[in-house]
Amino acid sequence: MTAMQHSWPETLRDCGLRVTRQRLAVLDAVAEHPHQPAEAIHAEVARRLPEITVQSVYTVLHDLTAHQLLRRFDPPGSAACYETRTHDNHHHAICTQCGRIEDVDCVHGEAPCLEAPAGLGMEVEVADVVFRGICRNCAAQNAGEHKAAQPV
Amino acid sequence: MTAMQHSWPETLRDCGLRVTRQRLAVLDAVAEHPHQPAEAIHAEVARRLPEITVQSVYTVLHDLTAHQLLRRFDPPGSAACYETRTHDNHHHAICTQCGRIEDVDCVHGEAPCLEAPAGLGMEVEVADVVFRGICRNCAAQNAGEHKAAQPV
DNA sequence: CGCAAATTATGAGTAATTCATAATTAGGGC
DNA sequence: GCCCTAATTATGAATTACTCATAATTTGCG
Repeated sequence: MTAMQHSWPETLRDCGLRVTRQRLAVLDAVAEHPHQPAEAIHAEVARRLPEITVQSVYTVLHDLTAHQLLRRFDPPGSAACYETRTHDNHHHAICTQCGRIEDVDCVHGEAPCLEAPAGLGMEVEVADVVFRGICRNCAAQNAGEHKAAQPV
Repeated sequence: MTAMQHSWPETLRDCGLRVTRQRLAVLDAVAEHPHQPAEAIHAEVARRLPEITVQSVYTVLHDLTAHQLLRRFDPPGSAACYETRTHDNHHHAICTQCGRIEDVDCVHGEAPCLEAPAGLGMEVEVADVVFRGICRNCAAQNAGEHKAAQPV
């Protein structure tokens, strides 16, 4: 779980990227709290690096995503979020009530994990799956609200 | 192909919605050109209904989507688009180069079409699949550009 | 240590969408 | 067919999530 395949500085240099405090802080923040949008990442990073701007966080996220150090995920209807699991073609489950995102391991492991249907006018490279439903927390809360009555 | 399961006015009324020119025009536009963003739908609708505003198109799209007369699809990285196929749990294929979207029939037909992995802290209701790749057009174009000059 | 290229900060700008409120319209009742 | 009220649409402003241009700073090689 807490395994570190490589140190961030090393990984950055391997991609031909310079090692900066900003990038390290963003990588740490995303690793520790995956599936957070840029604003939240900025808030977290700013606790260590108060001078960092949101725009820089956007730039860093963009660059690191382009170099596959981060993976970007666009939940339908809300801001993009980021994660450090980049090379395992995993999928996502979203709670339609609270928006919480969970990783879902891909059974195949390699992209594309689903066969593209024949006759499609497209050479399929990746298949992304998004599961949607109600998470345990929300389900429990909903059940509880049956007896309690709580106006928002 | 050109089968009309119901007339739009009837379908609207069945949902308890009023029949308005704006709604009919949006439904027709989306039916004829699926996977278009709100701006494009507005442009098309405005040819028949020049006084309609973009904001009204947004409102109409929102209401019709809420009542399942339309389905909204969020392509990662670009504007939401809409379609009239709402109850068949079909999926989508996106060309990563030109952005063109194609429908992909679901083999199962019913949601969820994929089994949720055991141990997931979520009651899965739907599984949406997005295939990404290069469409025939773009592939052909790319092949042609090999002989022509192509500096990045 | 110093320089050039890469990176970050600053500030403005944009696209897609939402919100509040006023004007209009659809459709049931008379 | 006409009225009335609730539903819908128009108008205009505001917001969110970014992107872009440019100036200041910093990294890492020599």
